[in-house]
Amino acid sequence: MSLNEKITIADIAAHAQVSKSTVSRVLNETTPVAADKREAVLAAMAALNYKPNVFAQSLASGQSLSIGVLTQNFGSPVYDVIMRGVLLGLEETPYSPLFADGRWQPETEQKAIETFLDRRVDGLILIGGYCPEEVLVETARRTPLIIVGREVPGLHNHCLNVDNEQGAYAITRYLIDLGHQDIAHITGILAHEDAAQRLQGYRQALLDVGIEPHPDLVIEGNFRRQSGMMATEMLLLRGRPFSAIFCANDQMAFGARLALYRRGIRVPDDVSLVGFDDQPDSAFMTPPLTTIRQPAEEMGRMAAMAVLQLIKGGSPDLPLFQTELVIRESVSRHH
Amino acid sequence: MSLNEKITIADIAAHAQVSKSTVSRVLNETTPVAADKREAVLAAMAALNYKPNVFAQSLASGQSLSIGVLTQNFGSPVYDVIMRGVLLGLEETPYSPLFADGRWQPETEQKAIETFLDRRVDGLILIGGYCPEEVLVETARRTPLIIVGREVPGLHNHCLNVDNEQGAYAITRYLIDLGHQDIAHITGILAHEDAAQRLQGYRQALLDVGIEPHPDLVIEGNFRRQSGMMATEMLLLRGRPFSAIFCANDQMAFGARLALYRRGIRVPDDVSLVGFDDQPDSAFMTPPLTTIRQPAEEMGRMAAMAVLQLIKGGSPDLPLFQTELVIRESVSRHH
DNA sequence: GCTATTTCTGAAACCGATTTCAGAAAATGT
DNA sequence: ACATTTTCTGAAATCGGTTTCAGAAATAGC
Repeated sequence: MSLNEKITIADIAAHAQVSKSTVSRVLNETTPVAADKREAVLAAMAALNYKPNVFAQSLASGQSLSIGVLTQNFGSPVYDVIMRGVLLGLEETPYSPLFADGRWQPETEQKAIETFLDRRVDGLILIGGYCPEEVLVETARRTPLIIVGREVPGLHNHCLNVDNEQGAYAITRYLIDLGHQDIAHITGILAHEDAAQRLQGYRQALLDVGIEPHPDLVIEGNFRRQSGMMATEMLLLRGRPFSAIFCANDQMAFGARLALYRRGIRVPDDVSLVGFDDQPDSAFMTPPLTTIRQPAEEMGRMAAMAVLQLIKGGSPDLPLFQTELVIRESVSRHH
Repeated sequence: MSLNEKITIADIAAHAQVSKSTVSRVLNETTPVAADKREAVLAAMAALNYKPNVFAQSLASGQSLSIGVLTQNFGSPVYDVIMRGVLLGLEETPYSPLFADGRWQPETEQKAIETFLDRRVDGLILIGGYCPEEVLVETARRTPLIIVGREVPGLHNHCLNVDNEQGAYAITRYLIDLGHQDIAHITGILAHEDAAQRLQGYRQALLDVGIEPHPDLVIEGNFRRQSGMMATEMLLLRGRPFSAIFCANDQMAFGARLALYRRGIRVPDDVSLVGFDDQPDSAFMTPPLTTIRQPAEEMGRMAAMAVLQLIKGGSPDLPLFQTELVIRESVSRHH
């Protein structure tokens, strides 16, 4: 567009016959400016194709107009959707997101947070993660902070969560209502609140109809496909019969699906299979996976709004998001 | 850590009994500094837990130490891996990536590029996209630019690609060698070079063994799961028999898989199915998908290195990346 | 031992904005 | 019509660094 990339506020001031201060004022609308000068400035900016230097702005104003967003894994189905939500939520605001990947390693996470702070982000959104709670509490003291998918004691009003227990309860109940009694559960990493809550929902659903959950039917996975596969094999090995498997996320359901396929066990004819998350490709499993949808994009959006509110000094209220049962074809009535 | 976040270079200077200039010099290693002063400065920085203000640095130096990375879709299996590669490639450098999502919309893309330029990124990595070629050429003139997954005329030495034709040729040939003669192909969006190249590889492989590609067996998809499903249904409707389907990417293969499942057509017993990309979940398709792997992470890494070289004034040479046939279980010998 | 280099160093200008402050101009009150 | 308030405006300081420039100190040359 222009070869000379060096148009500064001084050029505009000169061109419009006003002072730099005035230019700054029409730029930021901090103080009213007489209509004619205002027009002149606007015209000059348009004529010279002026773009303010973000660094000068940030240095002078102390604001960076950026929000740090820390995910745990680029390519994780659910987190990616949350990130997209954040992106969307920030779209019409002056703020831009800065993304980083914590790779589920506390050290990496903390380094990323430090980097964000060094870059003077105005706010921080953390999605999941293992970062120690003290660090989070400390960080929240220094910076507007929203945490998605974790529940940190003492930071309740900073945490945005989905009702995991309710979701797990609902899908377990759905299986029960279709006649299943022996329902296996492959959990996530139980150190994560969400995994623990899903396990709790599963147990409660069983208990509520008078079924005592059997320890042989519960096995801990790590949320990854591979672990779903191995857990299923382990389950089969243990020998305690079951007619359905509830995986704590869809990725593990994919793993379970493969293990069953390898053994020639049909889904849903021989074993019913359900997951949690409703990640984008779950509708394309063979058979399409019945699962629990979490409003991930909506949560990302909300996280963005919330962090902006925190920046403005408000204190957003963060609802517990509700899940939805998505019925597809991986479950059949128990016979 | 510290309540007083305002430690500046002046504080360090005072504490170490030197001038600001000297502090700056030990910080940037631009000019040698006497050992004793150097130590004093380092000690002061450590004692006061000094963090340079990135904005001041960028403003003064004219460098932002950031690289803009434009993907087309957070959550796209292949692009996400490329992004991770970029992240890794930048890891040990002073540069940080800024990510944006073009959503496959030229306007969004261009806006994102403008935003990057406003933020004075030192370099730009574009992954895929529809942005008009003139814009790209212009952008490359202004800023170090690397484009992954597109071949833009006039910007050959800025484009990082995989040998799509070779990959498509190899996997088609693999099918042929197993006795398949009637091989359907669901293409990507043919306006994309990569889709066109994959189609070309498919055709060439057939022609090389004396098979004339039949137009009824080629159908254009759009790289998405849904389109793989619809294309397969269309293929079935057309009535021309085939024993294998080659999808231009794995996502469409998932769609095709579902369409076949719905019709009760077995994979690979009745129809063999192959894809392209080897996205992370392809190993967990039922049956696991035979496909072509592209070294996506490696490409992201290389893109990062290359853009850094461009920034330094070098001109990196960008190899055409080679693909690899990944044999799994979705193909059987034709009988 | 004295000049010619080389190596370090600090003062001051600069990067491109924002913001304070005080004064000028305009609007208001009576 | 004159004092008082309210609105606008520009000069100058500031944000926190980097970089130029010229001089001081140290080293080398002969």
